[in-house]
Amino acid sequence: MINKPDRSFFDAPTLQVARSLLGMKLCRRTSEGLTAGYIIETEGYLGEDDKACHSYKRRSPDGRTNIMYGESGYAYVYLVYGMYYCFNVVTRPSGIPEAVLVRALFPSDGIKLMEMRRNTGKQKALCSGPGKLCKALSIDKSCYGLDLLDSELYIEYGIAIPDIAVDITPRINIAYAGEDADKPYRFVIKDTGIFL
DNA sequence: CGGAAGATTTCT
DNA sequence: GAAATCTTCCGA
Repeated sequence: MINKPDRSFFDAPTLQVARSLLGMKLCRRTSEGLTAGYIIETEGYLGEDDKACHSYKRRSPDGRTNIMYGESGYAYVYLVYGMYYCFNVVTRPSGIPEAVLVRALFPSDGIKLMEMRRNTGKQKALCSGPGKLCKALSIDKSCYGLDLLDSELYIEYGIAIPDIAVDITPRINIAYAGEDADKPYRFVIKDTGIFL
């Protein structure tokens, strides 16, 4: 509890939150047990002016993006390509539809459970993608709108990541977004063996 | 109301 | 390199 960030942490500018999330722990508790991992890759999605963002130029805050228009610190989960879920953290105060996509984790807790859900024994492959980590942590549509400050899906402080260990690059698989596809909104921890 | 496209993964 | 697979969104 004490080691969880409060809502003001998520109210901050989206790219700042994306950077800060690196090294923090994403935790998921279910009847099967606890699964968690350190966040090693994130991407920022900057609302109505970002062509890659689901809330780009959307007039009415209806449908799946609804949660992004509300308070920060909530989970935005959606189905992509008809078969995989993606997990996002809503940022900024009410009225600003921005979010951070969590793209990869370094597994830390409940690894056995993750292996069963993912049907693989290779730790490196357990959470190395948006769809993979959702399956490993049992995140699906029922997690849409959960409060990350008060639910079975939450974020707590992990380890500090120095700037020298962070790479900033354009986002992945959003070529359709025109010039916004080149914006450096992706943050990833370099593979320096920091977790080994 | 129909069609198209998608913040991916996995296998060949 | 291509298929799998279905919700959401936009145009008509």
